[in-house]
Amino acid sequence: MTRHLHLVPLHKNTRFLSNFHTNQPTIITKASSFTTIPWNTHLRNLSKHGQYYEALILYRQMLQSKATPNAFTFSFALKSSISLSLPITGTQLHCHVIKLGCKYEPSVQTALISMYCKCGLTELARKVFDEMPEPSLTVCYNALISGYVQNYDFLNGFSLFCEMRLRGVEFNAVTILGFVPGCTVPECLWLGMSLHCLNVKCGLDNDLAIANCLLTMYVRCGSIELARKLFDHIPEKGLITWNAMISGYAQNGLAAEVLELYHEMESLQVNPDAVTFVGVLSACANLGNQMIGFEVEQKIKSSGMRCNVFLKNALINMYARCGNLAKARIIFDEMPEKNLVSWTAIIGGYGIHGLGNTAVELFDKMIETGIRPDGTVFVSVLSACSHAGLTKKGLDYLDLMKREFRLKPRSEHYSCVVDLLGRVGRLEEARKLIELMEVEPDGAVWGALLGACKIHKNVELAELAFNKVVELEPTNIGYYVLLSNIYTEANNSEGILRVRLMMRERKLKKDPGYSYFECKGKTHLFVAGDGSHPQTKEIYKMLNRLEHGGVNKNDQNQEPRDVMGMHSERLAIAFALLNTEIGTDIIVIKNLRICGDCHSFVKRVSKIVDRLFVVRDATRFHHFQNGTCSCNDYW
DNA sequence: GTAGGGTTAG
Repeated sequence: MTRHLHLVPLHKNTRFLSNFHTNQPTIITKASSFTTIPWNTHLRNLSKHGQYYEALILYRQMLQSKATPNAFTFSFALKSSISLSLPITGTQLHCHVIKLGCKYEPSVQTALISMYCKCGLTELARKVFDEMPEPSLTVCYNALISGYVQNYDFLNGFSLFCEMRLRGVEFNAVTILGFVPGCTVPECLWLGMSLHCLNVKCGLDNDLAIANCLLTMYVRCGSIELARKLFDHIPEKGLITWNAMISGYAQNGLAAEVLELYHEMESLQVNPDAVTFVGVLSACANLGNQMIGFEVEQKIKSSGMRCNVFLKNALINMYARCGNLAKARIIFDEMPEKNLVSWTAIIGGYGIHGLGNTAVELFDKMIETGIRPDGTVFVSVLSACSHAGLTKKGLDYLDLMKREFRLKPRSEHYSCVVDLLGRVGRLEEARKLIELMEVEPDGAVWGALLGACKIHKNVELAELAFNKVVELEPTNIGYYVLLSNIYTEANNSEGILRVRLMMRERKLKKDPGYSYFECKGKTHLFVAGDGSHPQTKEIYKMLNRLEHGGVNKNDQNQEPRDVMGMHSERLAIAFALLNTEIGTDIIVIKNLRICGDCHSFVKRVSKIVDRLFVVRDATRFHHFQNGTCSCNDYW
């Protein structure tokens, strides 16, 4: 793309003509070419209709004629250079402004401030602002405040806002809109909340744009309840309001809430757009709800909506996470233009299914295609390596990431590598790697080491990892359970007691592990020992039959046993067997890690009934078929 | 006939 457009310098009108080649729109008649107004009118029309490039060409033509640009001309021309992000053109325009004596025109100054801010040159913007004889106009403050905020200079934005208030300059809705997006880190939320109050006090709370903006602020700060409270108080919600809330829920992992809101939106006949669907698909991916995901895909197709790259990526992610890798791959292959996110989604998809080799191949292909990887795609490929046991490859990638792409590995990358080393028993190396990390290890890093200690039964190192991990994540029950299981295997009853005591002291209760299975568009949820499902009796009978060796064994009348202690994944599996046709795959989702006992159980069942079972747990997919599991290095 | 603003993917 052209980064700038040479404008004709005022002193030498012909110099740049030769190196500029575009079809020039010539609508200007000779009679009008000497006066400014017709040029300005045309310029305004072009700029209004988004024909920015054409507007700048027209401006250049204007300079070649004898018409003199004025403040209006510059306002339009600057707007075009802002929209096209052409800093050099903007700077040239600034020179023209000075030469033609328009530099004290407020509209021109405001446009200049905005232009410099859009190009990331806030210091130059500030200079224009300071040169103003009396910078008391609200619009100028607005332009510079939003400019600072957009350039992540929150402090200067804040102090300018204070200055504005101190000087008694009136602020308006646009001021708030420009400033609020700066309050998107939890530390600044208090300021955002006071803006919210100020907003209400000044009667600006009917402005939907501000409400949307505040809503996004709460979402980004992780205050999802406050966001919802605000959402419920907005009397006339716009599509953007719905989208902001839906993607807010999606980003915070609240998938059930996303679907609920989406259905509410449908019932109110609010027409969703691509942004809505991206949020909904992300929720389907999190829930493993392929049915709704498929419905959304059909809806997109039937609505004639242009399926943009964001939507395609969301579809790939949804199908991959729901276990339908073939469908995800078809969408990926059919995409004419794949971006980094598309590659990340498909690589991650293969990774979580244990197909590390394919993931690695795709990653290499991506690099060949010339797409520069970022930290996130490295997380996908490193985790694929660890799930597939590609230890050397994974270590090579960590190196590649640092040396070739100059990317600083984050804690997430190290947790993959610790997992990678830990799984193959290189525990000592994993521990040393943690010590040498350039960033502070987080809970996931120590957690990965703890998990590896479980596989390789290293109690001593497990205790070290556990002490670190509970310091960082004292309420994550999973780690207590993991250590307790390690002690169980080591017959260390004293250790088990210690863990239990610790949990009691900290008032931690074991999170009920639940599993669910999607059947005929309905999701059936099971909690361990749950007896509330309408088919409970049949489920337990089925489990009894499976436990006793054969699905064909005719022991229908036997009463269910051990009802209370039944694991949720077993209940879901039995339910699935009762309610699906022979030959279909069974995909069950478990919120925590599948337990070792159930792992062996599903293996056995897969042999008995000759079906493919896919159990997705918190960390990976486990494919069970004919008595074996393709992710069986855990147990 | 002028200037300033908000929502989307892993």
